[in-house]
Amino acid sequence: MNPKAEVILFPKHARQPRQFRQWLASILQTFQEHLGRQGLKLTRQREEILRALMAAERHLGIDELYLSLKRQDPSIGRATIFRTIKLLQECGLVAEVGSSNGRSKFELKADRPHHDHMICVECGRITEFQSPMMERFQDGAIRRHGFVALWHRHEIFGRCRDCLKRRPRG
Amino acid sequence: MNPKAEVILFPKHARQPRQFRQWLASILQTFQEHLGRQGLKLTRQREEILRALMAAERHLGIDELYLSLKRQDPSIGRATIFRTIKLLQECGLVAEVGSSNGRSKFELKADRPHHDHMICVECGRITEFQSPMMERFQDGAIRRHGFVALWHRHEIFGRCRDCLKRRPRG
DNA sequence: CATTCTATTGAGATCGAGTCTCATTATCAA
DNA sequence: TTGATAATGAGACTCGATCTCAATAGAATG
Ligand SMILES: [Mn+2]
Ligand SMILES: [Mn+2]
Ligand SMILES: [Zn+2]
Ligand SMILES: [Zn+2]
Repeated sequence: MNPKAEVILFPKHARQPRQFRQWLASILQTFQEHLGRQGLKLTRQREEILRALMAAERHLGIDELYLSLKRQDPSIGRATIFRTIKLLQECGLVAEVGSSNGRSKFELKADRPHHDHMICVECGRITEFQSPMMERFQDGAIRRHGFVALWHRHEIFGRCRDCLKRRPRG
Repeated sequence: MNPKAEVILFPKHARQPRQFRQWLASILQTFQEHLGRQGLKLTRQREEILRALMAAERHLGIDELYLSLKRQDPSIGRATIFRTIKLLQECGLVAEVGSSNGRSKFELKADRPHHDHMICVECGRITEFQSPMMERFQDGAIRRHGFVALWHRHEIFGRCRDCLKRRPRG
């Protein structure tokens, strides 16, 4: 089970330092506004975690984030990662992507189009996809039931193209 | 947070003893075939758990199932519930419905049409819905990506009609 | 800049759903 | 009935996630 993830929608411009700094500033401001609204503070650790998520080009698990951040800040604690991820989810800046095993992964949601995920149960690859028509009919169902949606989770589990090519029958 | 669940698709005929016995026999046969195929055995406990799921008119958590079964069989163990639920999922007879907190619920899938779920984050109510068009576009996306789907999880979290009526703004 | 009031942090304890171990018991085919 | 093998239940265990708490850091104020 190779934890590599295919990503088709992560912003390419984030690789260029100048644009990245600009992007970071704008996202940080959004975060800080949400924090301020609740009397919370922007700390070095919270900024580091947000920056790591923005620089990532794939979906990250808590432990990947922790180990990666620990290299440049050996004192950082796992509890802070959990706490900050939860804050970022409440802000709408980050979303959770469940995997078939119990370990969730996370992705930056800000400035990225809405999409859902196909998760390969064999190699763990996460394929992002968009289907505007699907979303439209989903919205119709929600309206028919008098429901007000806050978020949704639409994950398809199966075998990816490459795993099928490698071993046509599972 | 009231754990009551609105159910719109659970089979009504299951309430009539004669039809229920007939239905049980057919489902038990399916289960036994799957067990036999893997050299496993049909036990009293496995039958009790299956019967409880068939008689249920809502989505059940492990603990609800455990406490309910314990009344007529005080010796039954939690581990057996977990093991049997997993077997029934492998057989395709039972499906998991995730909730917003960490406790999954389960439902019988056999002889019921495919549907997805809206989950109220305020009262916990689970509303079942169907959208054939949504499924059709989902299948299109799956095919476009050369993926082979084994199962999917499509859950919409938000506020239900009744909670909205009670307190229009969250 | 120093002060002061809070919020935040990291280490480690704790929680809890789910899994595993193992001695005992049940299933089922012969 | 017997025997090979699978299943069970109690409780230990796993491990991701949360909580506790004493020490620290943010930021508002003057
Ligand atoms: Mn994604
Ligand atoms: Mn259902
Ligand atoms: Zn794969
Ligand atoms: Zn509700």
